[in-house]
Amino acid sequence: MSTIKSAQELDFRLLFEEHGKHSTALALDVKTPPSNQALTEQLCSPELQSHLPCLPGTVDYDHADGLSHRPYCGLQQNFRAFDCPSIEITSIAHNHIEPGNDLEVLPLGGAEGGYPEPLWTRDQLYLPLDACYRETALSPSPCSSLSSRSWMSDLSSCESFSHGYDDVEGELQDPALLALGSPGCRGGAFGVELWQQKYQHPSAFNPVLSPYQSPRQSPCHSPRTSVTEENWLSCRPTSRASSRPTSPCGKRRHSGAEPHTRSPSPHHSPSPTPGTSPRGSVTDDTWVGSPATALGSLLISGCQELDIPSKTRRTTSSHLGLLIGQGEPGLDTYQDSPGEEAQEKPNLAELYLQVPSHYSWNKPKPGNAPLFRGLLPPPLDWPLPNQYDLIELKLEVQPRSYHRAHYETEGSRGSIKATAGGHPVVKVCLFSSLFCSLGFDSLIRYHKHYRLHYVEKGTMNSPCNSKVKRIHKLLMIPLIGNLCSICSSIDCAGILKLRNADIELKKGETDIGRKNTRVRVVFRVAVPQQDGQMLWLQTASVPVECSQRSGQELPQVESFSPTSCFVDGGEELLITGTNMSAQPRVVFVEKGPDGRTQWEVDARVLCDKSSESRIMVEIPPYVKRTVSPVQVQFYVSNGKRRRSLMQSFTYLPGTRGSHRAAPAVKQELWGSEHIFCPDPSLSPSHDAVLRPDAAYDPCSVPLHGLPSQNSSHLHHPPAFTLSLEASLFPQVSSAPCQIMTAPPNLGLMSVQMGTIDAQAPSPPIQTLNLSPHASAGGPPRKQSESSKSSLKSSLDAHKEFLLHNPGEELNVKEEPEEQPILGSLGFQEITLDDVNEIIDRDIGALSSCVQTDQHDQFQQYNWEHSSRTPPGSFHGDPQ
DNA sequence: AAAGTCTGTCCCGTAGTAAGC
DNA sequence: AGGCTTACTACGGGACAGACT
Repeated sequence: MSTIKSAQELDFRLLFEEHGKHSTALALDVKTPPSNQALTEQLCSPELQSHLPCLPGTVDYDHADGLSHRPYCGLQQNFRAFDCPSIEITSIAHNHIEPGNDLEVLPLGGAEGGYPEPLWTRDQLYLPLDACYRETALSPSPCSSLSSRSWMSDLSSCESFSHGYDDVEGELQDPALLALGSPGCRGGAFGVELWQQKYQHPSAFNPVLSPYQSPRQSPCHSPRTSVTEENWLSCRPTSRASSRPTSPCGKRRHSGAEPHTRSPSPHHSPSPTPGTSPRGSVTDDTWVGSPATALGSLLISGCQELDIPSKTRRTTSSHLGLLIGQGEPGLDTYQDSPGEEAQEKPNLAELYLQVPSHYSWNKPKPGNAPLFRGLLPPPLDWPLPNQYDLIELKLEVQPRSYHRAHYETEGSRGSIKATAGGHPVVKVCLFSSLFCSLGFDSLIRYHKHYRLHYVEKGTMNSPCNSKVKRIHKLLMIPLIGNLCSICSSIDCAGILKLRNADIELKKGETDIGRKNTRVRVVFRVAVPQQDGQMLWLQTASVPVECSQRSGQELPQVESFSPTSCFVDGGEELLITGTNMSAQPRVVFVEKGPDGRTQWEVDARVLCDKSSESRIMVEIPPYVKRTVSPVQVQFYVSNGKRRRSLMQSFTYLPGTRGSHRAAPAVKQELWGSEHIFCPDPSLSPSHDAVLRPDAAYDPCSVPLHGLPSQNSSHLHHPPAFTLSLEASLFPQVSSAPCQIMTAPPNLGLMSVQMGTIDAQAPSPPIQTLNLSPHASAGGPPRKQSESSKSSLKSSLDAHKEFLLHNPGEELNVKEEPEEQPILGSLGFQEITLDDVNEIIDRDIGALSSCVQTDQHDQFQQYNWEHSSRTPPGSFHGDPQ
């Protein structure tokens, strides 16, 4: 079992994750960890919370600057690699992140405490701070709106030092870039100063204090006193700003507002750039061609060599950088955003050096525990469980299934909302930093066409999320709270849509943006361990439809009840949601292992009981006789090829009246929400399935894993938990299970029992290495109070069922040997329906994998779906 | 080639905030 | 110091023209 680092160290870890990469050196003594209680008090202290992110008075600017140059020169021996930006920059891009248990640790000096001289490997290129890094990179992309560059607003907080990267490597390298004096950093001390100013006294932060211009001089003339994207950008030296076309200011303007910036044609970019892109945004020939950037000419030449159709010009030179990078995926992802311009140094060679050439999404995935040496975050597409040992990350409140993304040329459309108002809520039992990013539907990898966007708003007054770090596509949200659990309302995350042409232009790019409009929000949490490793947990949200039209027109199933019935059907199924047409169709389907439809039937819609927001149908009888529960799916169609996401429905063996619904263990993973929950006892879907009569509360939320502390089933007998765990994860049954008793102050953790012996080199718990996409799915729901309250009883029923039917839960659905993978599909032919099917199939297959008790298959699935690299290779070099 | 669909962009109203009076 | 006005923004919904299927 991995032990949790002492509270104080956690505290400081938090600080350093948040600040160390900002070249801030915190003179804190963490050698004497206080008690948990003390720490909790500390953390709960408003004073501390208000100062944690910045630690006024603790910053040593000299050292900060030093950090910028010397990645391992932490003042404190306790500073670890994660605190040192440089470490991260070398890590991610080259996939040298290794599971800490059985892989050789790369010479990352700070990983084990102390900061010896870094041993740079070929893949770990330490780039000293150099003024050249701050040249053109500082200038924002002329095509990227302020929205898309909103992360740059955080330059003021120095967190935007990371603006130079957009994709996984970049995100992961953020701290490194910071340390490297990335363009945004502009020399550690200054960046730190700004950052400190803003976060020490956010409300009082006055960018005028900076040596640069006042935000009031921003081209956008923001009235805000706080440093926003606009005013921060305006703070750049004019020399740099002039090197590139002026940003169009991005935001939509009212009529007459700055008419000079309005393009004569509605399709002309509001940007004042001389470009005449038919789509309006600054194009390569207007942007990349800027003589002010040495890289620009390089990019131009590269563009010319590749004979890029002018029609599909990209908005940023970074894309050209991709092309120059021979289309290597790693490079691709690395330079995926305007922000990557920060890394487009005048020296192309340096660009090559900085950007790993072999990074790829298609890399092996680890099958080990989510423990990593050092503090380097694993790649986003690295399969991670949402819980490990006593720690769990869960999305307590799912985002709304529809959030219209904004384009670069638009202003922000706000942050992602929750269905019932508010914002998604992420809960972790231990705190550290929280990464938030976008995934590609059920496949957790960066979405090429969407990007997280930091929404700076005044509503972030939660003590847990009052500080937000945006690292391009990543939002890094410090979590502050007690050790029991931390809820953070994610009200700072918007979604930015990148132009399809920009993405599709990339060499080797296979993802098409057309009709590819769904994303998942992926959350990660890093929990420092006592042994210096970092435990990374990850979970994902339900799919979020980002397109305007689809989001408005697609039927959205918010809830339905019941979630199961007997095979003879006949019961009434109430489906509630939105965009239900007057004459909807509800189609039940059963898909085979190959994803093909094996059974499909229209349910009879009871029109007299249906309305625009609800549909009552008569559940059709299942076509086949079965002795075990059968998982099928249904969707709602309102015609015009508009249909909802697949909803899982379970046919129970038997007929109505013959016997009462028997709980079916295997169905947990087939829950209507497609959510894989490591512990079935903690899954609301489990409850739903076990209780066919349980009405779905539209406000219910699919919990990813553990219920809240308020749940009534927090303390089940360990034996029961073991039983459940064995049923769900028989692959761990071969290893000794250990009942973990959580510390009294870790209420949330106490429900997580049945973990494995941490001494095991390859903890059986690793079988929980759910692909992150397994932990999310289905429509957004909230767990109703009734559901919560009934969960215990249903679990008891489950327990009883297990006791009387020990073999039942092992009766799992046949596992498809090979799941169709998205990458193998013809994207050019993909339709929205296809996407739906893919999603459904993907999730379903995952659940099936888990149920099959065949770890190999599950791993195979993971690899096929995320890396398509043969299993077993994860022990080797992920490259 | 035509029709429908989708994408990217713009328009506009509302609410909120800060500065100025 | 507090209230009012003004100016500006973010946010959100709608719509359009061109591209695409």
